[in-house]
Amino acid sequence: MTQSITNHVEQESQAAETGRCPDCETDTIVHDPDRGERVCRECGLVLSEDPIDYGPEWRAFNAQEHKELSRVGAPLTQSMHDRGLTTTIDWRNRDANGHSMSADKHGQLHRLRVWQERIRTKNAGERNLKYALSEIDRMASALGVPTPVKETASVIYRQALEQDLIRGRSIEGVATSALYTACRKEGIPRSLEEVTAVARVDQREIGRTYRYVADELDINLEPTNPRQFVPRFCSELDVSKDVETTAVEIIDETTRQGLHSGKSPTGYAAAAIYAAGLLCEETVPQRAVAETAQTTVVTVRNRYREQLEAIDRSPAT
DNA sequence: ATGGTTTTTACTGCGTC
DNA sequence: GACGCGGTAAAAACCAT
Repeated sequence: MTQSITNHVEQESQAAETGRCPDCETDTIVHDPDRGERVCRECGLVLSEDPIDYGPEWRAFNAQEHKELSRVGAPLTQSMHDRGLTTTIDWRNRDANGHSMSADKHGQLHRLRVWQERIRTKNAGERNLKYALSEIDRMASALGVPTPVKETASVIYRQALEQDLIRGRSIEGVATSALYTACRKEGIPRSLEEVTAVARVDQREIGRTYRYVADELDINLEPTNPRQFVPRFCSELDVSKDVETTAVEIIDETTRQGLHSGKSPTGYAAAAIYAAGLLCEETVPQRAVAETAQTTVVTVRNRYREQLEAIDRSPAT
């Protein structure tokens, strides 16, 4: 047990030096100093988060600058309904010096806490937002997407709320489609099916709401590139690195010819992985790729035949 | 609402282990 | 016989008009 943990940590620290993702094995680690995270752009694996910054917040060269730059308070976050800005009253019945208090002070503090919470979430809009953001948080965790996606989803939801797009639609529906949009926007796509699996509303509503919100907020996203699914599917299928790179090559080459337009990206990615398996002489059953991509063997067959024809390479015999 | 395209469902035949 | 693969037809889903 201890051994496996140690290995895992070693693996991660090694990745920190090379910039290589230990999960999907691509050189796509990006560092986001604002969020204090290192994330793989391909598969969304978070390698490290919230490191402690031991240095000064900013460099200041004289007293004046120091005064201007210093500040207090927690960093802002979009994923709390008040951006983490309001006062929170500690639940411990201790004073600033850590001493316990008298009984009537206890009661006073309790009442303060209750009212603070009431004020914090005083109107319907804020309760609405609070609920939506907790839903986004829950689903994002279930999908295993990194914090930046959560923040983006929160921003989208706020915009939708501001423009009064929620009216007549369910909070869950809008929250879910915000998350779906955020995943695509951040280049860590999750299929509508995958999002639906962790959502409390059905796929039709998510799709419908997504289109509506994206349209109203002028969010114009390119159709998802199938190659973005490859690393994740490959690691789920446990295929060799060769197959993965070949699959990406197939996708790049065939999409350049425009073969992918109008086709479902997940099915397309699945087919490319299967085709890559043939070319690398590594057996990857159609059934397996279809299942992980949440599509059918028929779709895999149709796509992969087109792809192989397009790149004009038949499987090695 | 309608028509065109894609995906899914369901069924079948073939070869291999 | 189970399994993987291929093909097909019809139904369902999707999208633009």
